[in-house]
Amino acid sequence: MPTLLDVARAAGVSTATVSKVLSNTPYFTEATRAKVMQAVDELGYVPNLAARALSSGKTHIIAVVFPYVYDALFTDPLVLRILEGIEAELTKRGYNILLSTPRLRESGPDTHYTRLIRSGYIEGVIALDSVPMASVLEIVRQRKMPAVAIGYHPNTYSIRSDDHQGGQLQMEHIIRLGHHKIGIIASDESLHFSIEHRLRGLQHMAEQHGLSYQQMPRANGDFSIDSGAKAARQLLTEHPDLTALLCLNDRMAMGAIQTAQAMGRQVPDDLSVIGYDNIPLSMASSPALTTIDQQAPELGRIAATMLFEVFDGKQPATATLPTTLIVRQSSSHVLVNNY
Amino acid sequence: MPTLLDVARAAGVSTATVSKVLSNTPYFTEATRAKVMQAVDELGYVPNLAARALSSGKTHIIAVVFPYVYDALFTDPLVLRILEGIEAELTKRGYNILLSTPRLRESGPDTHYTRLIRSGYIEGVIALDSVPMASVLEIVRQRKMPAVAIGYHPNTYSIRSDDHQGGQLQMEHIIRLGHHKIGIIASDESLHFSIEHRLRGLQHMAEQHGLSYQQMPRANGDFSIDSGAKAARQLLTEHPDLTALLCLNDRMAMGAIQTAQAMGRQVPDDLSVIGYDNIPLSMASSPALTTIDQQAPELGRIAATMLFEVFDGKQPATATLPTTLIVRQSSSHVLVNNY
DNA sequence: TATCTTTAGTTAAGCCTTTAACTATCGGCT
DNA sequence: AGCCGATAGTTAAAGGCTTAACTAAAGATA
Repeated sequence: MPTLLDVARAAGVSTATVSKVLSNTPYFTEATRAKVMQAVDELGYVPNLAARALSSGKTHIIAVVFPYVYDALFTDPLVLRILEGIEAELTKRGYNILLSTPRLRESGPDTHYTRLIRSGYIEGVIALDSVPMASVLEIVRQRKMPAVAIGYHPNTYSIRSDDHQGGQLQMEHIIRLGHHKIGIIASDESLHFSIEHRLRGLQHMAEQHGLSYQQMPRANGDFSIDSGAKAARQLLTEHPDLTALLCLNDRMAMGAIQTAQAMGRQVPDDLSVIGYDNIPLSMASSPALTTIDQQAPELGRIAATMLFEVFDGKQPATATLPTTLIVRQSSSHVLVNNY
Repeated sequence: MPTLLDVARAAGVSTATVSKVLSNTPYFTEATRAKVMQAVDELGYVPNLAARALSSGKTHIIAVVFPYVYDALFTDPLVLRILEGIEAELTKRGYNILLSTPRLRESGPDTHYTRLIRSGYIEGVIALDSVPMASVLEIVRQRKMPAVAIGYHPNTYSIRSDDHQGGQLQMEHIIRLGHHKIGIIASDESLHFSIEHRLRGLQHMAEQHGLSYQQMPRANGDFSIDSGAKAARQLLTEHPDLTALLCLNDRMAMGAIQTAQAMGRQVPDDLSVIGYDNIPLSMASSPALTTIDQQAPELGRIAATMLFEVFDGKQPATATLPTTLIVRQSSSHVLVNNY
């Protein structure tokens, strides 16, 4: 592999000149620039990133941190969509993605992760940070590294989807359809800030329409299909009069639909089911799932953009993306004879 | 951040000693080891990876390369499952994942990717390499970097799922159920080696049972749900007598089911649909999808294992993982009145 | 003409770790 | 006593890049 020195020799200049020309420093004649560039092309020179990192601290590597929660990480299509947005923006700017998936414990993230952060390899961090018990960004903050959280981290630049509004949209939609016997499939809100906000959104809208959120039966899952199925079975068994299930993610909703059908309920005729996330496959379930879109790729893209603003010394304001209701076939007006 | 020198001073030894103690070189007294380790702990020393990379070439970073094909990459849950397997193994060994998603052109992968490979940052490569037109591993091979392909690359260590067998399993299953009016939803086999092998598997098994593969109607999609839906509409319109659809991935199968239902066909009573991949959500479609499991996480895990064998100077043999048929509710015996 | 600026480029130090080559000590052996 | 091998640790170079500080020449100004 040719080095800066090789290029410098070939072009008949010093290494400093080559380095500066390559980083577009002013004060060079066109002639010198051309000489250098030609040498670079001829030798096929590519800068050694390790050397550059050591010397300048610029590694062009961003850690994208998706903590393990419930092991659901690699099973959640939403993660992939967020990653898509991040990738698009980072690649556009010539940055690389180092994917980190720390395991969380009460004592904090695992040491593999903390070592990575402190290794000098990472120029910035984008993290999914919505787990109250253990923040992956705490150590990043201590080191004063540029970072953006996707979620509800209080002390960092952050972006999030408007979970409260999303919850409201779910509830509003189902109430408009005439339902009032409504079950909720969620997860433990103490494990996930987003869930907490969505639930508050549900509550807010319910009470605004004179329904008691407290009395709505609820079962918790762990975001998986199976857990949604189980939760639905429990709710429909204990409360056979339910006409609607609001699920806080699509996979649980799909599990719920399956269970409902297995229990002899027609969806949406006997039971409306609403999901949350608008994962790509939600349109392919039968019936296609009514759900809340939270612009996952956009969330990632903007997080990346914000990180570059931080690089530039700016202080990007916390952003909140609106959600939208996607009406498909899994929800419909409550049947008259249910009244 | 403390450096080696700081640790050396604190322990009262040379930097060489610290470095060697940390990498477990022999010839040191317990006393020295202890002194060094204590200094490391007290200072919270973490080695600077950039410096280590520059000095020794060991970066502990593996590029995981998922080329963009059809833009389907970030929409394909299977990708995530493979990544899961890779991540598990790499993390276990203290390695990091640099996620690279090159765009392919006829001239080869984009320059951002080629620069990354030649940057000195990467210690090894694991790549999804199943696109005949442009191999992402060619440049890696030229540089003689350790690499493992997941797919059909001829010149590199590689692992793959037994696509031929998977095709056979699909066809065998549907024939056993009494079907002989069978449609195929695939994609352009010239764009994907796996598809080619699956189709050959279908053909092989069909002919073994005296059916003409050539006469089976076929439509191509691009792996997306929509394209599966379109393909199904086309096939069912042009060939209303079809009783089964073999789809070469789950998403197209789910699209096909939806279309079939919209066209008034009951699945599986009027039409059996079989998928391929066994993505997590295939169990949640209605009806749950009969499909072929290709052990995606295992594929990733073994690829990583093989890469470490290459690091150790071994020459791992090409591996082929068997597939299994997962029978769910989207396939059933052909109805008698269809004969 | 002498002085100051701007432009154009060079020199050399520094980033932190690894590792080849070297020194020094000590017990064991002839 | 003299030599050897094993043990324990040190010195210093190397790895490739960036950048502060410096030089030199050309142009502008008084």
